Amino acid sequence: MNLDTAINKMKSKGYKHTKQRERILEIFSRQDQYIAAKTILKEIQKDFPGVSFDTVYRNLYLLADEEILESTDLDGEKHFRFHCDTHGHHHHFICTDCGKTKAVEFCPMEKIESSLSGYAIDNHKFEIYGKCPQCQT
Amino acid sequence: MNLDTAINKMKSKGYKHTKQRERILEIFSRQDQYIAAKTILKEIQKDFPGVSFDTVYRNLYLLADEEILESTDLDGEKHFRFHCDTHGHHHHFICTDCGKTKAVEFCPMEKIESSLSGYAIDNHKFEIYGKCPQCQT
DNA sequence: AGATTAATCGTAATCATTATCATTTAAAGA
DNA sequence: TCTTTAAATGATAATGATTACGATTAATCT
Repeated sequence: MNLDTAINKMKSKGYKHTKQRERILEIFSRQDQYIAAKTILKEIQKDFPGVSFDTVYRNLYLLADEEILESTDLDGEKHFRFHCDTHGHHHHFICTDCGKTKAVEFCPMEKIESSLSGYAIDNHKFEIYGKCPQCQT
Repeated sequence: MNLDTAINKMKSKGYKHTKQRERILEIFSRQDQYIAAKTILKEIQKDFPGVSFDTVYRNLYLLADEEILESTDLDGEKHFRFHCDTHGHHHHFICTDCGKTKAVEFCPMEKIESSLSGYAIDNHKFEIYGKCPQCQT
């Protein structure tokens, strides 16, 4: 997923193209990491001083619904990142210092499904936390 | 882990035995599920109408630090459950209807460590969400 | 350009959580 | 048992993230 793809996807879905929304997407397109909603808000405010909380949060959730972003809870705050669809289903290592992520291709679900017969599995979360090579002392 | 074990552990650590703290532990000892902090607060208030938020939250975090409870973020809220130490390291299926959990013995970490050489892994989260047999229509 | 409708703004409200500090109480020793 | 003392609690306020909403603006269509 890149910026143009994301913009086109929104357009094809009938959403309007706004400066604020483009700026949000632009921020994510430059970063391979999860970013807190409030961080995005602060960033957008540099370009659009009067931007509303509502605009930012509404867009983040909309973009996540449209699978342009993906989200996770970190430290009780919603974080978002560009959806990576270049490879298949995967998980992430997340650096607790800089926030950068590394894709982990292995998914444990197939290993455990047999132990959950009778349970209806809707989704799952597998994340690894630590320090990336650059953030180790 | 059971109620008496938990109480003794707190005592041996030098913490005082209070009615409020015992009540918190008692609630958890009856439930094999994650419970939201605010749910605990409401429950405690039935017995101790004037109980402070602080008391509840402080105790939950203290008990989690002492590994008497374990915690996770669900829907942006902290949830806690009795720490299960009858078996080794494991993960949980969590029913999104009733909140009950089922232990999943498989841990994916050993499968992926080789793909994260150079990364310092601190911890990880693996949770499966869905409906338990009792909560399916 | 005008109409339509989504999107935004401005602001307030909500909700969970954290902080502060005076007071109370449990537990250890005299 | 009485005293001490440090931990724990209560009452309340503050914070921080998120959500809500009516009025206004702006993007797209004809």
